[in-house]
Amino acid sequence: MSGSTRGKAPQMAIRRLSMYYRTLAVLREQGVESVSSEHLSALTGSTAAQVRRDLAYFGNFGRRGVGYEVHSLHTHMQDILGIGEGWPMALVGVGNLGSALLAYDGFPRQGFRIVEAFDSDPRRVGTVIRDVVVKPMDQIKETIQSRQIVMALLAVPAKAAQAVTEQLVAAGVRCLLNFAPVTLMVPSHVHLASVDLSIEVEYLSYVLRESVAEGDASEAECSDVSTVLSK
Amino acid sequence: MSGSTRGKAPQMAIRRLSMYYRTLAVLREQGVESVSSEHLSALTGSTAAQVRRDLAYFGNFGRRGVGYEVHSLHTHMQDILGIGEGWPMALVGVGNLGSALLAYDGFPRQGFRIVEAFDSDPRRVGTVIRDVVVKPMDQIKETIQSRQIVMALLAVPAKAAQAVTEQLVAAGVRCLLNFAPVTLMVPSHVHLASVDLSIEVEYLSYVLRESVAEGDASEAECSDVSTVLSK
DNA sequence: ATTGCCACGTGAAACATATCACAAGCTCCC
DNA sequence: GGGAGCTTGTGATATGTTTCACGTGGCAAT
Repeated sequence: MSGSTRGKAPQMAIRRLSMYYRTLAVLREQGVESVSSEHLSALTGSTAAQVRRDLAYFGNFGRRGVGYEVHSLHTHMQDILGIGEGWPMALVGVGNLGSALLAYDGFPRQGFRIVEAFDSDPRRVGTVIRDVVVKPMDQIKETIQSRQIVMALLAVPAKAAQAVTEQLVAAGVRCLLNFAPVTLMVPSHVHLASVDLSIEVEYLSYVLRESVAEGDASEAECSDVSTVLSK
Repeated sequence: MSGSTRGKAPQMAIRRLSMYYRTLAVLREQGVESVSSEHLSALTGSTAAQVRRDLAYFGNFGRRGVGYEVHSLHTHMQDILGIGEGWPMALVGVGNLGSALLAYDGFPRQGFRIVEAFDSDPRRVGTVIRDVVVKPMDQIKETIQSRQIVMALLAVPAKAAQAVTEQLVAAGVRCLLNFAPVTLMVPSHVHLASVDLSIEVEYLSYVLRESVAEGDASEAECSDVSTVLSK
């Protein structure tokens, strides 16, 4: 019902929703009951207009003259983002990074859990980390299909990434979060996001170099808050 | 000399440069001497026009009718991105993630090295990981100033992140790569990039939910390659 | 009731980015 | 030397996103 600006939300808007969601959780814990777009923007490094626009992509959650009701908005964000579906995740690659991902408590706290882990190294297979038994690669397909896993985290070396991706896709995975520094090719029905440390560091290296070169003293037109999300 | 489209390059263009840089390294190893925008775009999941535009922000590196000389372009990318400056980095927070970052061989391979590490946990202080001695937090300022460190990686719990950020900024750090799931506030002369696992997973959760809801079978308008960099 | 104030929701304008399409330049070959 | 064929670099165009500015609805107090 209602109007609600029903254009598709920009990808960045969705990422910002995550930030709003997280911030709302904090406000809720603090016992805050109402929040304005102005307030929320200050907490997330966005602008008030942007907060209103982002939220308006999905519905009319606020009350004019008042603001947004924290608890209700938090619940709405949760529904929109699909948190609470409790998608089970698989991890491939239990090296340093993979182990850190298994131990990362941000996932369970947000309702996501790594329920299966795989590695090609026989020395790691069979080990247990955080209640998850590391299985060999050749059990990927069977396990993922029988447990209906649709999301996978890829923490394998760059050279193995594409081959493993194809295994995962063949097993029926629909979403991939890739940590290997390569460009993965996936069929169009599979969704892909990448966390690429080299890119981030090189980006910083670039802006650093640039800001050192051009007027080190005077320049004040830098990033203000979260370079990644704004603009 | 020359024209070279001298508008400022979009932030995303710079991130794509990193991908080109990496891809060129592979081509160079393979002994490939020349590459076209078409070829490079296929390898990075971009488009030929975009590759040309991205490169044109920084100079005229190609030769018409021929393409780009791999070795020379690779070197140019390296200069532009400031790789080879060999910026030394500091790491704060040597938990699971921090340890993985210390061990991550992508950094040294790209010319970045973590040369100092800090942690607030007395049990970790003094331990040595990959030739780096973990120091206590109260040595941050002194160490960073004396070693002239300008880049720092932040792998501390969310609650501590803002306070540590302020210590690092006070110590003279100019660039921060934040892994904590919070919005950090930094002065405008400090550059910030964030790697936020919750955001990535929640984004995937959103698109998954969306694609499951809207015509699970027919839809073919999804992400193709690297959702993060394209568009 | 009426008045004053507040904050959302949103059309329209401004801005940023990506794509298109082609002229210009290079190489090879006749 | 000139033409064919290729690929860059770049105006112009299209698309997408953010910002602005204001109408609308809601609350509180008089």
